[in-house]
Amino acid sequence: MVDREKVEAVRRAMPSEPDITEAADVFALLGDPNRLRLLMVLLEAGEMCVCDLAASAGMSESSTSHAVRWLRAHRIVSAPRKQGRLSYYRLEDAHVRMLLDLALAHTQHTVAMHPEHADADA
Amino acid sequence: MVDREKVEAVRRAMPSEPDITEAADVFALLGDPNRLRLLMVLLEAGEMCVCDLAASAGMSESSTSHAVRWLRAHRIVSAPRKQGRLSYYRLEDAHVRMLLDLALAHTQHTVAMHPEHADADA
DNA sequence: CGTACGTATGAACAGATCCTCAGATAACAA
DNA sequence: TTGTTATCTGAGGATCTGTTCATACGTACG
Repeated sequence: MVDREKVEAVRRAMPSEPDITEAADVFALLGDPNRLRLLMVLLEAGEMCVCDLAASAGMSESSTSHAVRWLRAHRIVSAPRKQGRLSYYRLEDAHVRMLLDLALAHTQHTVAMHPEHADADA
Repeated sequence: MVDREKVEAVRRAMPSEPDITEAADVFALLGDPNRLRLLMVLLEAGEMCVCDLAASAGMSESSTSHAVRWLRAHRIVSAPRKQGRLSYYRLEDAHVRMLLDLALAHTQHTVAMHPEHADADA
C-alpha cells in the first residue's frame, strides 16, 4: 500500500548514490569517539604530531596512527608535515570543520540555553 | 617526547566525555548509508509512513522499522503520528537537519565550483 | 468474530570495525 | 656503524552492527 507518486517524487529529488555513500563514509568516520576526539584536538590545536595527538586523546600511539591513516585516506586531515622524526597533521576539510563546530554547538546547546552558569548580572 | 604543556592546554579545552560520545553517537547514526538515505527522504518529504520510507530508500520494511526505531531512540525522528495502521515519522532534530544540509552542500560542492554545467552567460 | 495489512520486535547469522601486539621503516645521535 | 625514537603497517581477535527471518501486535474491514 505504497504511495507510488510521492515515492517517485522523493526518489527523483534524492542525491546520487555515490554522494550518499560518500557522505555516509564521512559521518561514519566522525562516528567513532576516538577519531572524533582526535579531530576535536586538531580543531583546537591546529597542528599536532602523532604522539601529542595520542596523549591528548588518551589513546595508544598505534591506534592513533591507524586512525589518522584512515582520516588521511578520506582527506579529512592533511598529509603530514614532516619535521625530523615527527609528523604533523592538520584538519584539511572545511566541511568537516563545520560539522565539528556544529556538533560542538549542539553539545553546548544546553549550556547556551542556561547561561546562569556564567556570571550573568549579579 | 610529548609536549606536556600543549597537550594539557588542549585537554582543558576539550568538550566533556559525555558530550563527545553523544556527538559520536549521532554521527555514527548518520554513518550508515541506509539510515542516511532514510533521513534524506524525510528531509525531502517532511513526513512519511514506514512503507513509503522503505520504498523510497529501497530497503525492506523490517530493516526500515529497525532503523527508524534506532533513530527514534536518539530523538532524531519523532514519535510516530499514527493514522489507522500507518505510522508517520518526521525529522525532529534541528541540528541533524543542519548536518544533513551541510552534507548535501558538500556533495554538491563540486557542482557549485564548476557552474559551467549551468547556462552561465554564453 | 476472523482475516488481512502495516508495523514492531527478537533471534541469529554475516560482515565490518577497532584495538593490541609485533615487527618494519626512517631520522637522528653517539 | 649501532642504538634510540617517532611513526607506520599487518595480522589476529574480540566486539559491534545491520540484515533477514519469524513472529507478535493492533487496526480496519468483511
